Amino acid sequence: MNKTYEPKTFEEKIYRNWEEKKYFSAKPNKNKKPFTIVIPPPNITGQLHIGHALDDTIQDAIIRYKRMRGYEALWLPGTDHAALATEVKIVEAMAQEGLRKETLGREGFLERAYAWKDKYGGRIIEQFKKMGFSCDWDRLAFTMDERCSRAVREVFVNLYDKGLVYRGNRMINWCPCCKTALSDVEVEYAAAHSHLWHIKYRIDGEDGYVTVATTRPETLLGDAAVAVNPNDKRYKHIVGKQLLLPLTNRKIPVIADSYVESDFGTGAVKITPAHDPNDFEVGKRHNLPVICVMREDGTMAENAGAYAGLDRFAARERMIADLQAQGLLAKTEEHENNVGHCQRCHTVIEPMVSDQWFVKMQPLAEPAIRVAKDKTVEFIPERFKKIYLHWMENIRDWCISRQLWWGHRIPAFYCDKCGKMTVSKTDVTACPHCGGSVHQDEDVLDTWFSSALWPFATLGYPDKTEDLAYFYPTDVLVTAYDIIFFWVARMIFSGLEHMREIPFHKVLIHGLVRDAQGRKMSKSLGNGVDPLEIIESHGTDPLRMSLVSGVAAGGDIRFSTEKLEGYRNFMNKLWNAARFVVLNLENADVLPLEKVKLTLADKWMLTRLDDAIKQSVKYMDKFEVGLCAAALYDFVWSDFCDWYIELSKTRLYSTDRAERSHTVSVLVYVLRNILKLLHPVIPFVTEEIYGNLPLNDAESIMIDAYPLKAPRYPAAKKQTENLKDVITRIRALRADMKVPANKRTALYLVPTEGNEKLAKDGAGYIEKLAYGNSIRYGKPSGKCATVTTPWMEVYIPMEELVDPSAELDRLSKELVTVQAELARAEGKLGNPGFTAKAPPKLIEEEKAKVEKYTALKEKLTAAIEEWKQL
RNA sequence: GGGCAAUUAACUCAGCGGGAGAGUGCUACCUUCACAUGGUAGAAGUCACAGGUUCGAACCCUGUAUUGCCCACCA
Repeated sequence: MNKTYEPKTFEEKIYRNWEEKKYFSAKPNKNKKPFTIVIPPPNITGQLHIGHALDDTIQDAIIRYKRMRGYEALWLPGTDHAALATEVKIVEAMAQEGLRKETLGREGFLERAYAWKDKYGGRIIEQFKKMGFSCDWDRLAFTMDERCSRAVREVFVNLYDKGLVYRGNRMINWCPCCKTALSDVEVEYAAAHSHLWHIKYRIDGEDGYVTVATTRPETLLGDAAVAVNPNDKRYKHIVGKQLLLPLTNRKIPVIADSYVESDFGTGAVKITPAHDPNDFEVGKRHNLPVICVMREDGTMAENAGAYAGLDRFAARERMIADLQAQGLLAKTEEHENNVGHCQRCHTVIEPMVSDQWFVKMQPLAEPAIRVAKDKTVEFIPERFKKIYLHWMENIRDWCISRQLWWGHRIPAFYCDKCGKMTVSKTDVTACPHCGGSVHQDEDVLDTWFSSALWPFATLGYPDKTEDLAYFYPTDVLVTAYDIIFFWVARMIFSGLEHMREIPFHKVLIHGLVRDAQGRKMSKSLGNGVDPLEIIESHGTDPLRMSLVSGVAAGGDIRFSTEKLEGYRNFMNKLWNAARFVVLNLENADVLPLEKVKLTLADKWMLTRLDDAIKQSVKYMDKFEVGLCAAALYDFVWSDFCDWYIELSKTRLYSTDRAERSHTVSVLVYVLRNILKLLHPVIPFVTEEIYGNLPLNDAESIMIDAYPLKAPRYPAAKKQTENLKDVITRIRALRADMKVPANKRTALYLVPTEGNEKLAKDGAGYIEKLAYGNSIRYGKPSGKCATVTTPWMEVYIPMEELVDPSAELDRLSKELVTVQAELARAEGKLGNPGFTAKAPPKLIEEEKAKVEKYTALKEKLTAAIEEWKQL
């Protein structure tokens, strides 16, 4: 083995081997229980980023754990066509070549899109492999492949037939830059500094006017009325009268509607049904015309007269100036409001009335609410359930049509002759009503419409496949909290509607990866980290562990170079511990554990191993990968490396081959189990080391069994803990006395009653780990430094030490500590409330402490007296 | 405007009714035959604040403050 951990020398080789051996593949198997995860399919737009690295490391750890626990573990991979996101990218790339969508036409564009998919869809898969992910690649799916497309059609038509998909002319969110409709969740709101412009609307045939406050003067030409609250006394007299719309003098009525709040602005609101969702509703109630004054690219339309052709924001400024010039601008107030932006291009969204396709949500939401409430689907952590429920309970119909080319084309066909529409699972060539020629709807579906079907479409739906029967519902869905609405919620109601079953039992939610200062990683800040660069510089396992370790479910994680280096160091530590074991395989015979003659230290180690196993299983069963990793980090570094390896050296350096063999056997056993426990999180280094060990049960660690227990020796564990305490105290004394770390001294042991055997059995350990050059028994004459413990006293002759004058000081300090402890325990026992109500076990513990500290106090006092007299 | 979370050592975070923990950083000593990507020992916290429940509170309850996130049609 190399002297240091060098991941580059083995990661690729190992992954190739796993793939060749088909370890990742899963098939229905009656003799095993299934465990299924479907991957959140990455968009084909980009490459592996730190968010994927986190999300999929958690999944890989879970799936590897379950595989080792004997489940038929399927991790189903795939990619998402990401309709809008991808189209935006392709259009951008084309612009570089001076090309536009329209020049290529739909066919030409789609050709390019598929080429893009082949190029980038493949790239991200290769990058996932570098991460070590154990997906069943033979099942690689794509949201627009044949299987998913069939599922989409099936679902769309079924919903349509039930009246749950419909086409309607309604207010939607329009992105003037992407030139498509968006769903509500694709709009991101941001606070903006704006103004509240107070504009005077003259009353027709009278002298007066009504002042209207608005944040959107550019829509003024689309006004259909001015509304006031029916109870507003200020305006009662003008309700029903006509106003002259500024800049055009078109006549509009004053109407009364309770939607208006009297105490905001002027209490009079301009109603623009074509450009505001609320106004649209008001307009419907009052039968107002919908006057659209904007084109789909956000410029003003022909009916905007002098402003036609101007961009909406330019028009706003021009109109404000014109109103001011005409004396119709009463006031301009500073105003803060929320403005919606396109999730993809961040352009300000324009509410528009348009013909679009919708999913009727109410009937679908009901069962989806129920399964969350009764925990058929369980959110981890539970608080995310509230967020989900709140959304589901206030759900609005989902706009699913997009004015794009890249995506699932809506399977609706319109007759050119009779005009009737046919919605069909298969392509329609002639109108079923009149036989006339037909043309298909130009629009495609929201990308999330197909993602919503992911857990069952990928397993064969609508066919009743063996896969579906075996692997569905899936077990756990792992994702960040930012796509609960986009995806998680939609999978739940889709699964319930189309499969009549939930898509997964549990939803494990994690946070986002942030930089060292806690900021979201973003291109504009330039604080993003590229997982590929990290793999290159530090290796995959350190990346995986630093993303996951120590993070409890639901929390954001901070990523920093320091953290990364910390875990790289851990790999090195593990590597060298293994190297130590492997180097000692020479001149020893490795035996199965049953044949080993165990020492005190061996028994302690095995018991600690059992503790670690139990804890790991507990955490992994709860999907707490991060806490599991952190606990193992501690266990490996402190218990195994710092203590056990050092303790084992006492016997390992014996000249007796049998002794060495026994020790090496325990080392190998413990190390192998450690590797297995760690493998789900850090698969590469554990596999590489595993390959160097004798007596393995499997040809690869990833198909070996996860440990469930190790032998326990509670008495030996306790005794070793006592020895560790003695050793630590001797070391502390040496440090206090300024003994150089490399100076060894004689150590005299005087065991307390009943601890004679411990002193004898532990002598070797104490000598080795407490820097002794010899162990003797009994108290030596002359001045000594003393370590007092409940199990033994240890004397070091003063002449062996550098700074004898410090000893009295040290003893006195220790006495103070012991007295404080004693007072504490006695205080507790002196409290009648405590002795009356505390559990008996606790009282016993406190009593034992009193006894222990009293004895120590006496010994220390005696030692101090003696010291003074010498 | 509503909701959720966080507030613990200089920093990043565990702990969530019975004596304040880890990693990093810091200090001192040590190149000891797995590892200096290391070892040993240390210093370092009125567990945000104020009340309450309890024999006992970082932990439970009630408020307050600060920060962050989500949701919401006040033009």
